[in-house]
Amino acid sequence: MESKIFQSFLGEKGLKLTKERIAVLKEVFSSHEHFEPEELYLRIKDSGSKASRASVYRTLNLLVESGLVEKVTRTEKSNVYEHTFGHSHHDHMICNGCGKIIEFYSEKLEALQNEICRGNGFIGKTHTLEIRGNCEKCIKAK
Amino acid sequence: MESKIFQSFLGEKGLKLTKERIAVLKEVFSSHEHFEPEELYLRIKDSGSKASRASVYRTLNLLVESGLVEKVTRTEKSNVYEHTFGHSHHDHMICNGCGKIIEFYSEKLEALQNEICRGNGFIGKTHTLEIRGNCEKCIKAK
DNA sequence: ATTTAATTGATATTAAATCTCAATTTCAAT
DNA sequence: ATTGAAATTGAGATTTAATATCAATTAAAT
Ligand SMILES: [Zn+2]
Ligand SMILES: [Zn+2]
Ligand SMILES: [Zn+2]
Ligand SMILES: [Zn+2]
Repeated sequence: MESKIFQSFLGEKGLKLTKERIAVLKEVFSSHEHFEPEELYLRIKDSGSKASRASVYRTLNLLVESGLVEKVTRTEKSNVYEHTFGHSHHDHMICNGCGKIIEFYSEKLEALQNEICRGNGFIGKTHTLEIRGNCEKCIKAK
Repeated sequence: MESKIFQSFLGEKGLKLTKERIAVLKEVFSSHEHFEPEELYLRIKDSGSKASRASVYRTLNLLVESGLVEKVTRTEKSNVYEHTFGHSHHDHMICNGCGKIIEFYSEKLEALQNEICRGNGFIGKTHTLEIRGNCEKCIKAK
């Protein structure tokens, strides 16, 4: 099923479904755990298939683009910091169009998160919530 | 004020308040924007103070440890992925003690996030919520 | 002032991710 | 089945963020 979706995603972009891409896709869907690229590369090797590191990285990017896979950690090129002393806790909305960052805070949201943590026997100390989408200006521009 | 806090944080750990650390702290609190380490290093140089890249990185780690600064992006050594096709959207709690990952989903939480987005004229497409803290097992172990 | 331990910075190192490019493979058209 | 254009591959080079090394320097307590 996921291979059909990947195939049509590739087709629409004029890209080809190769052995290597199939090997990566298979391995990605062979487990439901989180994984890192290097680890995936080794698993593919172990499983008897073959795909170079370069192909693993390239295919992962395609899989994310296709929507079949997501990054659990959203990384920029480097770490981003902010001083927090003197600022109350807040979360972020980031516009995919213009990069605008909206900082927001919701008492209700924080309370609900705590409630959900309690329901899982978990004590939350910190959190990061990042919402990606489009800001007012970019929506109107379309 | 933040320098008093940093000073006592350093004191408790038997560390020293040096010119370089003061320069980094000053620059970090000279603006309320998000920043990257390299950028901060250049700003310090421009401002007439001096601190090597090494010291900037080292001091940033201390500032995070002290609670005065936070990472906006939580990075591991490498990117982490998961396949999402065949799985419904979920968010993550991660235990600081044992690394256990709890996946959870709350209709109510998702709805509230959407409501907050609307209130900001923002249309959210995707989001990541990561809650760090301690799981049941690790709480009991103490 | 002396002593001791921490700190600095230039440089080396590590490691993730991307780039390069000649050789290979795919696939649609003959 | 052959051909040819275009995409893909993989080994290795490159880039770049971040950390580690270590001799020289500095902080701060006595
Ligand atoms: Zn929050
Ligand atoms: Zn912020
Ligand atoms: Zn969610
Ligand atoms: Zn997950």
